[in-house]
Amino acid sequence: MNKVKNFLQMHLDNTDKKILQKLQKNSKITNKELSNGLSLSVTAVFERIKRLERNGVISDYVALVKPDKIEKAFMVLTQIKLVQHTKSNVIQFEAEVVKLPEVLECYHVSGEYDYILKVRVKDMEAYREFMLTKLTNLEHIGSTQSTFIISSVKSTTALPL
Amino acid sequence: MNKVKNFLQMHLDNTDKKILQKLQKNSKITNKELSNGLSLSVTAVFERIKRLERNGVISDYVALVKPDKIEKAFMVLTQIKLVQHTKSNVIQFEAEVVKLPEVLECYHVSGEYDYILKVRVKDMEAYREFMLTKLTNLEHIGSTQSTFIISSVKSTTALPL
DNA sequence: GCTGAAAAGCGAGTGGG
DNA sequence: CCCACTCGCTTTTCAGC
Repeated sequence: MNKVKNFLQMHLDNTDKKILQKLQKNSKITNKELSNGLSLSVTAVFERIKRLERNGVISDYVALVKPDKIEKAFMVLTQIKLVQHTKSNVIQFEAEVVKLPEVLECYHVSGEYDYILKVRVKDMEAYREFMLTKLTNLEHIGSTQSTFIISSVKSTTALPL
Repeated sequence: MNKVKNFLQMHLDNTDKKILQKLQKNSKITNKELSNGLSLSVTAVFERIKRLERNGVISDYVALVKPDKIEKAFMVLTQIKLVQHTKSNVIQFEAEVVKLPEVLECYHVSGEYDYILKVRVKDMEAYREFMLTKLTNLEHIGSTQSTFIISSVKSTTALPL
């Protein structure tokens, strides 16, 4: 699963792209089902998928969990400014934010703020708790600004091909 | 895969949570592997997973693709303001933005702007093209503001349990 | 890189404790 | 809730083109 080669790029033909499109939507599809509709043998599909895994194009197979079913319906985008942008500050901040399970994504960004975090918790009260006990306890944090998600219009893990 | 019941909530015990944690990281794990370390039988694990699927806790099984391997390394968060917030405008905008494959996520948010989009394309030139030919062609769009991702510090689909 | 067929492993159902 | 035993299908391997 984790044998990721770092070829900068591997060639993807149309068949590879079709396979990836399908697997990004449903990884439980069988090689047989894939082979139909591609007019290809099961073995050929199998070998292509293995090659995509070896080359790190496919990085993981995961189950997606519905946030509202496990009391993680409340989502916030939290923007963060560091007090100082020394290399050690940046490294330390990033190392600590990675450890927070409520933080699903963290990006170093352009613009007024330095980082944007995608945070998932149960509700506003839990977010308040997260802010007070975890986020603002991180070193080097200057100011923060929270943008609350009113509704999710679209959310997919499938990249366009 | 899509038989999603809408129980508002189902009870998850610690065993369910451990199963979900594992499956969120690696859905190719076998029921046997899961049963080890949980001191549970394969059948019990199997039945719990099926129940989680039936109740919509697990919504999908997908393959994750590395963006840089397929020339989608460039990521932008695009904030959008609508000119007018009538219901029909909102509905039309949302229906159209959902169709854009470059838009992986779209959220209706609090704050100065109305929407935040997570957009993935090849590079800055492709983003410019996306803006000019697709985004600004959408109806009812007022102003936009782009925040560019300098680096991804963390990115996971696994919700905390 | 593809095919078809054979082998190995897993999912899924059954009967029973 | 668990175990043991099936069957059928899928994955994986292999020889050959």
